[in-house]
Amino acid sequence: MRDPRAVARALLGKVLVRGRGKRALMGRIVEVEAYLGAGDAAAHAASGLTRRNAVIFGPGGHAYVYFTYGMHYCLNVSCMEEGEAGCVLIRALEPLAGQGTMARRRGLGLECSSRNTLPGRLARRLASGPAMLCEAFAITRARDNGRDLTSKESGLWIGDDGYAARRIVTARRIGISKSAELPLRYFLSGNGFVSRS
DNA sequence: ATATCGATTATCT
DNA sequence: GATAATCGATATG
Repeated sequence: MRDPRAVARALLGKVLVRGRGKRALMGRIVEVEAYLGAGDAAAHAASGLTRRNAVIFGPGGHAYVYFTYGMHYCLNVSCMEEGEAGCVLIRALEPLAGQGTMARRRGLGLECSSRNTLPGRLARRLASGPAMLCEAFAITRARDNGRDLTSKESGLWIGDDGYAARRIVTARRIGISKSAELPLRYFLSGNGFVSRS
């Protein structure tokens, strides 16, 4: 798997896992965006290799975490072989385990009970956005950039629990102005945890 | 429901 | 010096 568009589709339905055992945080990937190399002006790799985007030019399966708007982190998965650029932005997760921890990190600790299953309207505020999910999973550039997401031994990895994605919707990417017409956003049809339908 | 706006700083030109 | 793959709040219909 190399082309970010193929990797994006393959990632839908997989599970992002932080930590191990009973306290592990888990969330199903329900929305992603592909960022290509040459020809995709919206991609961070568009203007060549820099210290910030170096992971995108490295081997696939690694975390590219960037900081933006002075306060937010976003998580991407590198796709290509060494030397080529391409990645997939993880935009939204459906919380599966560790909702209490996620709520606390998101500043929603006082708004929910000690129950593990949150009411729907609060659950949607845990990880239905690229910066929200990083906050919920405590993902930062200092701690996670370059991490191997394919290893179960890694503190942050992506697993497969057998879930099969049904219908995948293709749309234009959110929050960009350059190359905005490209249909590189993908999400699970009908899933309530997508950042926006 | 949709629109606009401010926060806040690493990174790049 | 300008920008930014966002979010949450506020205003308006």
